Amino acid sequence: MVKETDNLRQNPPRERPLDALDRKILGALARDASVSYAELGKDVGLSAPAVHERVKRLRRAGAIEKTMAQLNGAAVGKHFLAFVHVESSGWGKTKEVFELGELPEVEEIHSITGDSSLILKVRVENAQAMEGFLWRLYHKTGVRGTHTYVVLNTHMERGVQAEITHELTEGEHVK
Amino acid sequence: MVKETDNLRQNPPRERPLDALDRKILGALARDASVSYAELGKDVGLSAPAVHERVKRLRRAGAIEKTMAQLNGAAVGKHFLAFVHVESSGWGKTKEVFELGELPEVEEIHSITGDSSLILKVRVENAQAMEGFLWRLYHKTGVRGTHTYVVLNTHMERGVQAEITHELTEGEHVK
DNA sequence: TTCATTTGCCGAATGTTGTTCTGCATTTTT
DNA sequence: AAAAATGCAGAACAACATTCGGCAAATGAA
Repeated sequence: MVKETDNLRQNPPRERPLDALDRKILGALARDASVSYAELGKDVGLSAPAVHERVKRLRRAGAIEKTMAQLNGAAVGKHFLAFVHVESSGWGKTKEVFELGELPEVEEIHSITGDSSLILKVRVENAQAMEGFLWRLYHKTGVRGTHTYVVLNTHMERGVQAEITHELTEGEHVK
Repeated sequence: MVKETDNLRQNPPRERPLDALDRKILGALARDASVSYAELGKDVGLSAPAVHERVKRLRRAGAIEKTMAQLNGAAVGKHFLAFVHVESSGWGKTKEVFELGELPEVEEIHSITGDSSLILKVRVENAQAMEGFLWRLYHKTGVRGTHTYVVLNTHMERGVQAEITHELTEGEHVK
């Protein structure tokens, strides 16, 4: 008789450390996720189903978070980009600032040097909208001060790349 | 007889200012580009071919730059994120810094407040790799100084959103 | 070592989806 | 008012994703 557990794994699948093929696939998909599995397979030297299975695994493992359309800020009417450094007082007070993350204008929120300092990436229509945003920001409790760096020109903007420059960790620069 | 110009437009297609349906489509694709045109059509109230045509137009217009896979930094071995402010001297000297954009660790390069100050978004394996990167950066001519903000925790990170908060420009905060 | 299990892959078959085409109604232009 | 262009829906087609079965290599246990 067939036991109910026959189809279950004894051990959870151990995470594999991303071989060269995985990285090639990730790199290609990070550049353009609209390629077919057949084309992708020819690039890395695999069949379409094989690539498909690897992509599914990379998805499950979280290496691929999602596939999204990259929009042009100006084309959607957002001509004003800035990085806002926020200096907040006390712990746990930054939670209020996080509420601003509900605004579609806020694209990134990072904690830096402790829990009381933040970097925000904000893209708005124009300078007036930026002022409106900063007004909202100032009125959050715990915000002691901000510093806004207005972007005049974006020379490059892309997502996480799969490739790694190993020379950076080789430390050949140490005398 | 059919003239050769019969299939050519007299006037180039005038750019349309993104109606509500376009913005809905862009918003959906920015969140998840793997939806089918049929589903997308049900959301916005159009047929699949109609949505397809709009997406093609949005692509041609540049509103959709590309569709890409969003990778997880830690999953690809990059556990260290930082924003590097670069103070460079003179004009045109920043061109050397742009060469660092060839490194897959550099994700963004923005000019701020003039041509002599930059913000870099850099994601590397670890602190040692960060040191290696900064070493390279320092040896570019024109780099007078840098300030690195190490990210301890990323609370949000997403691409350009299609939605716009019109309250920000209404100026109701002006007394 | 030897056997059993798992893993990763391929080729073929299937189903879903993207894409094109035709026609129609509406809008815009001349 | 006539003519051209636009945007959309339904149907037909082509391409692709996805599943399946089988095989060989790698892995783990005895």
